[in-house]
Amino acid sequence: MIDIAEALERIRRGADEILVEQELVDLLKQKRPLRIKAGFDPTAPDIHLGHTVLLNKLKVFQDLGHQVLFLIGDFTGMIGDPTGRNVTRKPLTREAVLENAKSYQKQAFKILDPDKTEILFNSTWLDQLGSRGMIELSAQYTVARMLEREDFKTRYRDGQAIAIHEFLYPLIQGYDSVAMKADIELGGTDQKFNLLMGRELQKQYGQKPQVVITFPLLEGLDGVQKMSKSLGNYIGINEPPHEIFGKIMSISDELMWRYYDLLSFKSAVDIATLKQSVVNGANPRDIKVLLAEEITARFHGEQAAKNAQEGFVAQFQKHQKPENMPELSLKCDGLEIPIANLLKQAQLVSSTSEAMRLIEQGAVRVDDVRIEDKGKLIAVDGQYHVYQVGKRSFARIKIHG
RNA sequence: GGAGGGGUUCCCGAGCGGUCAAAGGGAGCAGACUGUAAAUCUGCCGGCUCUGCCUUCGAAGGUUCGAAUCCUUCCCCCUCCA
Repeated sequence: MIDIAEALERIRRGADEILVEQELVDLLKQKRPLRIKAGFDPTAPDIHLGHTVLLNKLKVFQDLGHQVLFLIGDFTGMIGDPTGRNVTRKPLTREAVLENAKSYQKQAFKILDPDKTEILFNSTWLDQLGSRGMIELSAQYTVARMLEREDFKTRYRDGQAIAIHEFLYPLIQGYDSVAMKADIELGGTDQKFNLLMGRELQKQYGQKPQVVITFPLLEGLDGVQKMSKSLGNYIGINEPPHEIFGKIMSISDELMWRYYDLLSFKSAVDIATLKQSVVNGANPRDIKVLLAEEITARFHGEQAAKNAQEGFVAQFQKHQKPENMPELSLKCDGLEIPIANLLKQAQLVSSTSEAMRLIEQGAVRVDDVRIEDKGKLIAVDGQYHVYQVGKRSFARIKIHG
């Protein structure tokens, strides 16, 4: 095991808060594998870069010789974490939760070392808890203190619904720490209340309170809201290389530095050097390419990242058509078909109305020729033609009788 | 249990008998500009066999030539009192 100062340094990088830092030092001094808890709500089957901030840090702990407790909140998933929501979540079915959990776990091992990871399901102990246990647990905390949590407070003040079971969520998450005997728990800054609940309850149940380490939430592609699948502003780690690469290239320069800080494995010094080079006149685009390559390579390897970069340059800087575009052949009964219907059948647009709007706006091209007439009929000639909608959607389509 | 307020298109939110597919904002999409940047500007933003037609304003009925707007019942949410 490496010395404590260095370990601390690696843990601290990118973290928002460590509560309490001295306790962390004390734990590290014990020179034993610590139990590092991180909980995941199995609502989203796709792990995205936002999740990887935490996963990468868990990997750091593993590299330092500690044991990661990967908690899948299959029980809590049925409640739905109210954190950050302004409305009550719909509960998931048990089947859906389990299905999601499986895929979650598979993806997490792209980053984590399976040998140093223990997968746990909180239904294991929560199903055992029973009504009596649940009431005892609820008795540990008060409504007033529960309303200290910002989102509860806001919803209460604004007259929005808070279901009673939502109050149980933080309690249960805290109880997980008790059941797991966690030494340290990691989570996003939005989880701070819930994480601290773990400390509170561990004390109540006669355990040493866990150290809480929070991490900033990664903003999504819009640069404003946190990255999440439901907002559609995410980059999934399972996405194809050119998607990951392209999405990173589309973020703003400002957001790029945020991504560097939270996602890159480059040292703080190297990142500072890059920033300085931009100040000195380097094109931020080139710095963004480095980031896009690093992240793409992390999930798909060096070669794929290189290909993605070349494809990107060809398509968007040299305006060539992408090499791999979907190819399909559609059947049509008549001799011709209105272009709007064709685009809809090819799923390049979601409705014929949308197709017509896009045509009016000059977004549709066939074999590089812009279509002006929204009622244009396409001949059924059995030949492949390249259809383009906007800058990104391409398809090679053949229509036969 | 009582009194009151409210449910509108992806989200927030206006409309309160015809001129409403429904103001405004956000998100999204397209075009221009570009570094597929961001910002900005412009346009679009329910569906269709698209100068017209169809479906939509919590649900179901009703009044009316005509309803998101009025009435009835039901469902859901919130506030205050108990």
